[in-house]
Amino acid sequence: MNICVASLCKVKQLEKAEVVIVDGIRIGVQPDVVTYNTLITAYCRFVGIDAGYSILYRMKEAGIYPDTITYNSLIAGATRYSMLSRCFDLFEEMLEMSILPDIWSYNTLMHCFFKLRKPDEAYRVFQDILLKDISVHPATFNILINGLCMNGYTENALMLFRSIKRHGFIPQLATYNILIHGLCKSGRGKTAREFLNELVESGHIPNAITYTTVMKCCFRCRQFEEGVKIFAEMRRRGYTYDAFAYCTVASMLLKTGKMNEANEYLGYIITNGFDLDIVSFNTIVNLYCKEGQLDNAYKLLHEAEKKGLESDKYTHTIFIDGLCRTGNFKEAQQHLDYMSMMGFDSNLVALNSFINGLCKAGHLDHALRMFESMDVKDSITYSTMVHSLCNAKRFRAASKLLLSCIRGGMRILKSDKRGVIDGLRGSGYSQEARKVQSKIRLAKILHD
DNA sequence: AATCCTCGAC
Repeated sequence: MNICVASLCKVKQLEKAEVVIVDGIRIGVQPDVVTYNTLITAYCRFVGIDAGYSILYRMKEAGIYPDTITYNSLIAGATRYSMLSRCFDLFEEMLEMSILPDIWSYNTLMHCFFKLRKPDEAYRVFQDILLKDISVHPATFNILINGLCMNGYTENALMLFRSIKRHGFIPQLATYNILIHGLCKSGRGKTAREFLNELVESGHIPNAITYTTVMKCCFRCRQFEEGVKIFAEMRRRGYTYDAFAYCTVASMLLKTGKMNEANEYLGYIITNGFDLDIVSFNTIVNLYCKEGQLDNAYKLLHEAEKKGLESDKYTHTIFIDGLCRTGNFKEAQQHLDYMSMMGFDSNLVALNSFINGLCKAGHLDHALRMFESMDVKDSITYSTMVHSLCNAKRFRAASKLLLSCIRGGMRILKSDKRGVIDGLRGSGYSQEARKVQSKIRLAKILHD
């Protein structure tokens, strides 16, 4: 029965799994702790954390005691939905019931901290693991390296990798993939390549994830031919069994304005009959939005929703960008409101898109109001605003923003700096131009 | 446990 339930749960057939359990009970086979643990994992994953809890009550009612794996499944569920306090509660509950947390309980908790951008706390969990003398699993290092990279501590991740290797740890393929991904993301393509060589030299065979990661790295560094070559090799080796690699190529084509080619790749995705996830849908929706076909974009969104997929912050950002490009600010605002209501972790990119759309349509003051209301801004926010103000010959306002951008330690394009200085000088504010220039120099010295 | 998706300008 357990094997049957497990395989049904794996493919999301929860109702059928329940039928199997009922049938089992009818012929006298009672579900045990393994059955319930399998169910909890699946319900947390496919339905929600509360559905997982309700299975916990069901098992308690049936007189089955939860074990470490029961709690690990629930902790993993809480991590999936970024519910840190739930993770803690479950940990406490475990200890109260004298169920000992194992390395996986700690791994998951660490993962949760990293996910919520609390690397210090995550590292404390790791130290706790060492202190408690629990034997470490290779996944512990993978989670650590990944978490450090994703939180901007690539250098520390590298040091950790080297140090554990010196201590005899043999990196897995996944460890290399994680490190290569982190290095690419922080713009260190060269070091990433060195690790790709090391991966092969140490006897690992690169998998689809390695290829996709390296391909994206090529695109990032504008080595388009090299990237497309990797894609061709993936096809040759049969590594294009899902839509992931196609999405990487299609997005690059979209970003570089090659609409027809992007269309071609997305056509493959559709005709190949891949089981599309929300990311693939977002990629296609983005193409429609960029082409101004908002109707088709919405049609696709509904299709995704019919499949039970939930739109994420990327989906709404793509729509906001597309709507602003067609001048439909009202509907774009509705998406923005929805994003805040849903409490997505950040809508910075969406706001940048909105501001850009307003500027392009000539609504500079509306854009400025939105700019002022933002509590988090990045270099793109400043770039967009400074550039647009210069275009409108509002150089003094542009210089004010440029200075606060520099004060915030953010980089801005050389051409934008030039635009402000030349503009100020050309409209008779040479003293202010000099002031801006010296501030830029000062910032450069401080930065280096 | 890890890969795929969003914004400015050049």
